[in-house]
Amino acid sequence: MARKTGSHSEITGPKVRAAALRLFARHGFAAVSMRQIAQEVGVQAGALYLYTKDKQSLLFDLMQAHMEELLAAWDAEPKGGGPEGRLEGFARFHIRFHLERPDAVFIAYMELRSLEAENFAVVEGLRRRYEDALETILRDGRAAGCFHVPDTKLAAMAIIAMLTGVNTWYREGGRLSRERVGDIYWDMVAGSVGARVSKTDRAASESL
Amino acid sequence: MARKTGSHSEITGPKVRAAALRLFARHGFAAVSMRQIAQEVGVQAGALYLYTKDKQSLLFDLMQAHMEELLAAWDAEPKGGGPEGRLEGFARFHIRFHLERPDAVFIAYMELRSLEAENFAVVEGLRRRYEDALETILRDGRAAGCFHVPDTKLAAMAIIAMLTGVNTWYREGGRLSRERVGDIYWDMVAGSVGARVSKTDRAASESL
DNA sequence: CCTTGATCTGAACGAGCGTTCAATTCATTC
DNA sequence: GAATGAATTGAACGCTCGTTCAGATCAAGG
Repeated sequence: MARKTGSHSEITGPKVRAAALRLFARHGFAAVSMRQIAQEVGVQAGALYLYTKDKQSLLFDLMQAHMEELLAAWDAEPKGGGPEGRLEGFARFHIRFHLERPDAVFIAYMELRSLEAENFAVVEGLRRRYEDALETILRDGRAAGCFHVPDTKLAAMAIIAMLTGVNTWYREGGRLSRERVGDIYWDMVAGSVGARVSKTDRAASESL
Repeated sequence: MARKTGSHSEITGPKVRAAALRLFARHGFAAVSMRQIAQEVGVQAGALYLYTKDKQSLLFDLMQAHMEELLAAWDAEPKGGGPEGRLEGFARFHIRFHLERPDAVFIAYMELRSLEAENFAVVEGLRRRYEDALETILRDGRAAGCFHVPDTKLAAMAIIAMLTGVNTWYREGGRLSRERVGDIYWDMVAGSVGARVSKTDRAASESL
């Protein structure tokens, strides 16, 4: 039912990936055994090696794929408007994208230390590219006089941390819709870079 | 050289704690063996059980102690001023406290899933108390008209995530001093809750 | 110097780990 | 239905894991 030819991990069977993603996110890479993954897939441990070279590759493939999807999705995002619109787009995109794949996000943030050196460098590079995308928006906005931030690198890190934090508390079907969460966080992000909408707008957004 | 009497983990030998802290932070709880910890201490694995009941207790003790230190330190912090001053105090305190113990912070955030149910509940309760401390400031400030946030719980989570994010990039002896980082982050926090200082002050802080 | 009690070693326990591979099953094609 | 080649099993490999414990070592007091 699987690989047609050649090297492993070309696609790494979707069922195997899904099981590994779930388990790694739930218990951590080091705490999950190949036998647990195999059981989740409904197969014996040895069969996993038809789909992946080894356990490390399984983790790396998941993380790399996640980061590349993230960058591709951001590139595909419509980008009209001035710096303020671009920043709003980034904030809403980040929350939407990350809330849609909590397991992958969790792994991408927590299991960096489980990667071997070369794999780490690759994932780190991808992450950097994403951070740079935000920093570029901030730099442009500052140059245009829209934003007031003393250090764009710091501001980018702060904003990403704040936005990613949504994943730690958001629960499907909870008190707030994703849309509403996006509204509130965009308001906070705007304020943090000194681009907050006028005071009357602010009052209006509060009564939403 | 160790325990005088009675149950384990009364103090859990400081050397053992220090070694476990370092290793858990570096490689993760599940990836560190008791033998590694023992080697770091300069002792055989069996000797660790004079100081701790088992590996799980070692982790729990570290996390509980960290959270209780955090709460105690915050309680001991001077609290004068209005809501704005209280929020500034919180932001600066959070960054200062967390930058002083990066390993403990890392563990407290990453190893929650390695805790058994009861231990998890305890640590989670302590964390909640800390979040509530911030939320109270925000609620008071909103009631006083200083802050403009639609949801104080969300704002508290967002601010904590943003501030804790400093630990992911700050390096001793880097480009910015802790003081300066505190300044910049406080400015962003203030802005995010609509309490940013006046535009002229902002411009001034930018040129620092 | 001998006792005492804390401290630590070193070996052992059963269990589980990641990974390999000969042998088997299974689905297709002739 | 025989032949083929991919998919999977199940046992085994050497190793490490957390934990226990009888015995060695050590420091201090009588």
